[in-house]
Amino acid sequence: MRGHLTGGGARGDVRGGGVHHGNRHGRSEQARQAVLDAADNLLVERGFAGVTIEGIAARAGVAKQTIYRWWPSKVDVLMDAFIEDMAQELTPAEHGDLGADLRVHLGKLADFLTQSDSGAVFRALAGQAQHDPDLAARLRTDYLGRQRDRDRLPLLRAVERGELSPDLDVDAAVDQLVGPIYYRVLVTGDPVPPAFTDQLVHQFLTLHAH
Amino acid sequence: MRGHLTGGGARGDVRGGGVHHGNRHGRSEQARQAVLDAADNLLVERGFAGVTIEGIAARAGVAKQTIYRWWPSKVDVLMDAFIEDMAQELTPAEHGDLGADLRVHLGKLADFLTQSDSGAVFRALAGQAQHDPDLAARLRTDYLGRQRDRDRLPLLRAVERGELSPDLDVDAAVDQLVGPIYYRVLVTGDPVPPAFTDQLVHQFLTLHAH
Amino acid sequence: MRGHLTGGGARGDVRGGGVHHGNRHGRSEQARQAVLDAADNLLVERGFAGVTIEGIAARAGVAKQTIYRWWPSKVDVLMDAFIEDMAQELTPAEHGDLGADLRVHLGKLADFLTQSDSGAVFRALAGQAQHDPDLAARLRTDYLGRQRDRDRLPLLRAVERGELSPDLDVDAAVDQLVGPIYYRVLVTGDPVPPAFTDQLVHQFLTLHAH
Amino acid sequence: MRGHLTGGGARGDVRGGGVHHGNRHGRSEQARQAVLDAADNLLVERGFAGVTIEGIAARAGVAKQTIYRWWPSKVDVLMDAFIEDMAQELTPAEHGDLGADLRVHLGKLADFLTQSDSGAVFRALAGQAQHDPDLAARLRTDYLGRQRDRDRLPLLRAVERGELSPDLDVDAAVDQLVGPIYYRVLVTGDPVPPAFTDQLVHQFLTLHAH
DNA sequence: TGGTAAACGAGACGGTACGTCCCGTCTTAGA
DNA sequence: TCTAAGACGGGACGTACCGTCTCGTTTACCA
Repeated sequence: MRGHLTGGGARGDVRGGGVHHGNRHGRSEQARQAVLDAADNLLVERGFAGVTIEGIAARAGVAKQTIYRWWPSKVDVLMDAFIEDMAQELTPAEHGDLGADLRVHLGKLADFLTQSDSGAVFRALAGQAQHDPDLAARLRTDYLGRQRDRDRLPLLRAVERGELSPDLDVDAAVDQLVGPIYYRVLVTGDPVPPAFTDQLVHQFLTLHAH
Repeated sequence: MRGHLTGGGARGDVRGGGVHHGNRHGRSEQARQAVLDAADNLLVERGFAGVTIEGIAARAGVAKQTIYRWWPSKVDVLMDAFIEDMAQELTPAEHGDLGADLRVHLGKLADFLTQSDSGAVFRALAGQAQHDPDLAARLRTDYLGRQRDRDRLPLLRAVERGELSPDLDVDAAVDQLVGPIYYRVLVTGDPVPPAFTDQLVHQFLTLHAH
Repeated sequence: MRGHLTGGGARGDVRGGGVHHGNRHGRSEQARQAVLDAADNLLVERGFAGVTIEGIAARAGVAKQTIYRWWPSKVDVLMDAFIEDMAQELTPAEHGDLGADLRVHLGKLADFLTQSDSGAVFRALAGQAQHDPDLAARLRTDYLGRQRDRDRLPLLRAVERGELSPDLDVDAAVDQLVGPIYYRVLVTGDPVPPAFTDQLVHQFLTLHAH
Repeated sequence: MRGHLTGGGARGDVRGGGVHHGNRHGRSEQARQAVLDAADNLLVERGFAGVTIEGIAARAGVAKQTIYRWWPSKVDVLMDAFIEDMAQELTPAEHGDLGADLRVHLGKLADFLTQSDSGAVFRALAGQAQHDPDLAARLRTDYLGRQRDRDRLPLLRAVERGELSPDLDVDAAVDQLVGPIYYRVLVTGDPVPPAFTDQLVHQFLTLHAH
């Protein structure tokens, strides 16, 4: 799944096979993909400052104007690349057991943030968002909000199963579970091993599980 | 008021009183201060991207070379301005009671991060650090390390007083106490009211206090 | 008469009234006219550099491709507009008297070059022709050659009437009569009043008339 | 020595030998010369449209900003290059005989306009001046006015010697002598051989010499 | 009378050059 | 010896047009 920006495949569709080059009835999917790939690669290879519109255009074999036509700035390109890359949705699996659910989910989250290319893009975007309120808003809408929904899922299911009290402040619980992970990733730069996430889960269960 | 960080006149001294413009006897304190003020103001007024060496120089009435002579880059200027401004050291007071110590300290930390000008500078630097490993390292050395030391203080004192077990993993405890705060500040952008920090403390005490 | 590019009304004809939009049997006269008008207006309003294919297309309500389909470049559009506008052919009248013929003809030529809109287009084209040999060649073929033929007419008639010697170098004579006029128009920018052209005629007659 | 445009060697001077790179007390003569040379060469090699600020900068090994700092546009660069190149001032020699003076002078003028590199630059500038009133004005001030003064010199000397009447309209005479030459150069594109200029002189003498 | 082919509007595309901003380096004259 | 001033080579910015290329529609002719 990709391209909520494409305006719904309707526009970007290539009807009869055969690559098209863009016209009034739709943009070039080929160019779009080349731009996102180039941006991604540049970020990984050269860091955030190494991502420039000119560099993306050159590497993607695309005209600068084509980038400006569809994205307001380089962070928007990276944002799209990020959304695009987040194929694996980090949706928590269900094991019928809160402890297992949380341990697996937080471990995956930590890996995503610290090990994956997408995680690198996220860290760059989160950094930029500190001095770019618009990006901050969009990041929250397009990623963090959805991610938080996924983070809450194991807890809600446990409430339904009766493992957790219906009175639990779910939002606060999420803050306490994932907060320390993001803190290590964005602030201290310490690694986030399973031991760390498992301990978070352990203490959470100690406090809240029957 | 500023400049407890000047290194104790040693560097910036002006011997005979009277403003000087820099000479064989040392750098101009006047120029140094003007640069830091200008950087600070520009950050507040125009955001991180609005802070440029040329802009600082123009506003400070200083030559670019003077900036390059003393600071390697604009983030170093901001770093100095940040350290300079951090007058209140966020050193936790001692009330002889862990709960009180933690509640007051986390509340102050939250206020610092979300309300103060220095906090704004910190957020900008933390953002930049996501794509600037040198800055990240320096930020950890010059601020975060010291801040973490201060964050541990209440816990260490409680251990000494016997309020906490000597087996406590202090680092993990700090992560769980301040992590959610930084998470809100840097990631979700949610406010961090006393209710939030107080709850963090409450749950920590539930888990660890005798 | 207009439009050697139209290939003779044969192609462009719209038989039964009613606007058409072009089809396999002919181009749209409407579009052609809109393009020439737009080019003309843009030249007068914004100067040569202000005439762009995109600008013409936008103002004419025509697609760029329609322009490129029929004209190789913007100077060709202007060339057509120029030819189109040159309704009055500057054909010298015959008064049976060389002096009168020349005075009237040179006066008209001067007025055309300095006062008329067509003259402005000509000056622009002549300017461009200095760095565009193709345009220069075409300007000579389509305008200057014909104009020179007209310029020679009074002299040839005077030779026939016996007012001028059959040995006269007619080309050199034309150079000397119109050269100073174009010199003022294109080089010095001085006005070209009747007194100036009359003096040219007077001196020419002094030298060559019996 | 060159460069009346340098603002008088005062600014551009390099005092103690040793190339300098420009500073508050003067611009870089080295850069200035490289720009003018590059512009000149590009014009000759690739024509007027082939002269671009980027091209000049690249060939001269100079930053675009350095060009924009000192010249408003590419035609100003070419103008300077033209003035610079016009080392040979086309000042008419004095033979004590009007016929000889004029024949030699007009022959040199024709050669300059049709054969020399500077002549090519002049034609390009004259062309551009047709759609650039500012350039037209500057061309008249900095070149044509001075050239006309030189063109008048043989006539004024002949008046003093008594070869021509003091009542002669010198300006009109110049128009008639050089007008046909510029006409051929800028309008018809015909060559301007000595036979042509000699005939101009012959007819002028027939009319005006005692 | 319906198929079809040319011309049309629209506009996306890969490009080039524009003129501007800021970078970090350098050279100077004055205090 | 430090400063203010500012010219320099460089790189990226965002914009304007270039000339080419589909698209889907309109329209007149001919089968």
